[in-house]
Amino acid sequence: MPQWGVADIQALLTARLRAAFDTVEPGADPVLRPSEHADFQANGALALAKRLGRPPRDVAAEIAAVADLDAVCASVEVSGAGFINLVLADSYIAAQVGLLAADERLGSRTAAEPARIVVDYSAPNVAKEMHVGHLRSTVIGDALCRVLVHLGHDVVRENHVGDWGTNFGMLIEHLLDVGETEAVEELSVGDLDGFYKAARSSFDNDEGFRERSRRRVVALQSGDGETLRLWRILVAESVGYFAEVYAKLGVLLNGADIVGESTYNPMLADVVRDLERAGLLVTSDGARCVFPPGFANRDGEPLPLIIQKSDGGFGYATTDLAAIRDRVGRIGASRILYVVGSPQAQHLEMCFAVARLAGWLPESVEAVHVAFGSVLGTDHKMLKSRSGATVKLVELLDEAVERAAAAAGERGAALAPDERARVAHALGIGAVKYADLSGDRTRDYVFDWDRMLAFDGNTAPYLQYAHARIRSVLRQAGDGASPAPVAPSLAEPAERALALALLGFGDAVDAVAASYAPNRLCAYLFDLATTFTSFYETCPILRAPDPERRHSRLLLARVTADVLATGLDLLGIAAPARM
RNA sequence: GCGCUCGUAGCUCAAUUGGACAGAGCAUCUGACUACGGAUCAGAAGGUUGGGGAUUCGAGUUCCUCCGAGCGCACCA
Repeated sequence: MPQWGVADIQALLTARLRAAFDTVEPGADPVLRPSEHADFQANGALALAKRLGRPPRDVAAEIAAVADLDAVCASVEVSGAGFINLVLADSYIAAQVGLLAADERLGSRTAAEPARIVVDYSAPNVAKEMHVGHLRSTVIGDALCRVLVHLGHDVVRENHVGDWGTNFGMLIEHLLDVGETEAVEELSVGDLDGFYKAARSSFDNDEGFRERSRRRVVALQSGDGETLRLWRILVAESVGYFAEVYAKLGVLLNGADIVGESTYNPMLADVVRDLERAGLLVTSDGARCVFPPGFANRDGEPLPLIIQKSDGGFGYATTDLAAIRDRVGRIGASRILYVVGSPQAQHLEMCFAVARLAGWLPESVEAVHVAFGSVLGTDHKMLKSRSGATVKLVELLDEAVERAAAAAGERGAALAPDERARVAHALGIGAVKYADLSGDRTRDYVFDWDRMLAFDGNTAPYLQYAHARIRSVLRQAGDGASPAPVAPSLAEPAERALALALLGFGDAVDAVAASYAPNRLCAYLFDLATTFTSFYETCPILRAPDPERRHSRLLLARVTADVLATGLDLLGIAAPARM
């Protein structure tokens, strides 16, 4: 444990307690947890006592007596059934906060073993509107990328854009029918849905169109030059449109991250060939399939992953397998995250299973489905617009900004118009993102404008407001805006509570990375903000009783603002200094 | 039918992965204002964690079984 820098307090306490446990039974786990009854509690004595056939409180007392915690804890007591309650010494907390204040990382650690991690997220489709499903993938994936990068991992973002497949026959023919310039015009203003639906309609109602589309698919797949040129027009227009949405959303994704399905086209034949050689390929009803063990269809028969359709074409499973090979082989990923909706769970499991069978996904490489639930309307059904159509993502984002501007009302009247606009954008987009990130991602969540834009409760605007208010105090403090790091005074309970909360930032960031759960950071930030406002009510900062305390409280305020801003940034949410 | 996910306060969500009396926020009710930004704070009330059973010192969490919801189940991605 280095003497400089902020300590990993949980790790430190665990190590000290482990040594004490070893005197009773070597190898026993202290099971340290934050506690409502003290600062931390160790539950390990209960399990140990059970194993030893001794009274739990006796075992706990024996451990507490020998634990080397004098420098860190003010009290170590046995409580309840046999819990060991730890209360940190104020002097220790103060010293740690002093170190935290001087630490650029605010106490967040770097990963012990940095890894190359591919994160597959967003994945919109060419010539198709982005909707709320893409919102979730984009927002969650982006937050995870930011956190993993912060922890020192080598993150490779990949946007698996749907830019290939049988649909493109129909889309290209529709492009020709409309006329190139007219089509570009339509797509460049973002009317992807109108374009797609018109193509679909022709396909469904016009036999001649249908036949042209089929021939066009063949031409596309065989690399016909003119067809490819037309295809590129569709891709370019759509990608330009995606970039606008990403800019509006404020995510890291850019053109360099786009690795569309078409990228893997040249690799598909190899996938078939190598599966064939490995003896995994079976022909069933004319289609070439792999039957990974453990999957059954509705009749209880083995469920195939279709590698090559009976018409010779490839489906998305083949592309996904090629992508796995590419990510492991060329990129050298040791972990691949798929930020994809829960309904795809079985498909991804099957792809992973086949890739393992084929040896393309070695045991050393982890493939994780970072699944998420659906976005529901207040009626608890899949979110739809008034007309019953899917909600366009851009319209949703624009509405968020408009509503935020309306909610801000006259409060931002002192700000210049362009700054007001930036604040409304930060509030609106932040609210949408935070609503998406603050719950358990695996569950469906209800999309409710009033709730997410409220300045009360666990929302982005509440956190952004708390941050802006602190910055305001710091500005008024003049040169106290960046107080020199010292060990703060913790005489008031609210000061101590705030200091302790600040020391939890590193754990919160680690928790996000450990289970790909951004809501853990949201919960931490909300708790920090409420702890701060309690402090703010009871402890005057600018009018503190003496200069030392004024300095100390300014420091606590400054560090709180920094943690809030850094935490929100890791979630991809802006924290304006004034609003 | 099989599989996956889920069911927590009136509403929206937590619960550090098996730990103490299940926590917040809305909404409701009580208090506190010339306020370092009230876009606030303090407090009250609100629960048989869908029902039942099992495992153990200890279960919202694990297992079984019902009830209910959503999604998936071979040539769309």
